[in-house]
Amino acid sequence: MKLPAQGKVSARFDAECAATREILSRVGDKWSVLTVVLLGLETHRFNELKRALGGISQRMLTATLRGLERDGMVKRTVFPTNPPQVAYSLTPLGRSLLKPVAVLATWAQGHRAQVMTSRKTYDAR
Amino acid sequence: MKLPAQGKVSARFDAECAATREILSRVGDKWSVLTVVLLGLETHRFNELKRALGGISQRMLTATLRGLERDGMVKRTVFPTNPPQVAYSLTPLGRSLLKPVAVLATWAQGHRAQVMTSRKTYDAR
DNA sequence: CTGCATCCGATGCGATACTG
DNA sequence: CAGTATCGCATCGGATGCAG
Repeated sequence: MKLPAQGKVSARFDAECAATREILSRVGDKWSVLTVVLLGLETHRFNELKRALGGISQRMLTATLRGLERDGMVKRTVFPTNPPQVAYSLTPLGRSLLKPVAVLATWAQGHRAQVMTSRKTYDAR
Repeated sequence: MKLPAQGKVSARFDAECAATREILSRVGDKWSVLTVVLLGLETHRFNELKRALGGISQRMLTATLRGLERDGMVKRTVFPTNPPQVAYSLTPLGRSLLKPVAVLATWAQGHRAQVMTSRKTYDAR
């Protein structure tokens, strides 16, 4: 493929990249994917997630869930009991993300060692 | 699935997540994936990439390429000509990442509209 | 229990200027 | 051409304290 001498590759290519990059940054943050995977296993309440995620702060769990809810990946259900209960579950959209993520996860686990070795080699100079 | 009352889900699960999260943050930054895709099409020189990426700063292109090189995804070849020429290409490891990324890209393009709609709805309150 | 508000350090990223 | 150095702003993300 020959790249144009000036400017971006193409408007079409750019549009695809914009979409992809948007998803990647949603999914590339520290907790979103892990949260989605946990909710893919089962519906969970706020503090259940907090414990399961092992190390997330309340602040970030709230932010992560809000972000996923905003993007239509997660459904938030409030039970007006006392004390209040809130259940988080995946929407169909959220569930549909599970497979692409699994593909990447498989790649990650299969090539983790190779990446680590490469880093060690690179850093040893 | 029943989560343990305390602590993380399991050591096994955690290890998988660590690997996956590592890849996701490598791939979740603003330019890495786009760079890999471009290099997947063809070997490129520094300023070729800069133009093709349309908007990246020198600083970030350097950092991105260094990061990918460190992880063994990209190979950097210097030709000691005058002026100097540097060619960047994908390693086999880098090429192997192309497919998982394509899966995610396909998902992104297929669900972009749905995510946008959800955001609009969510924000309208 | 489920949050929100605040503070603060660490990091991401662009702009600009300079170098072999 | 292919970088490096420095700046400054924005965002990420943890810690802590307060509230319905």
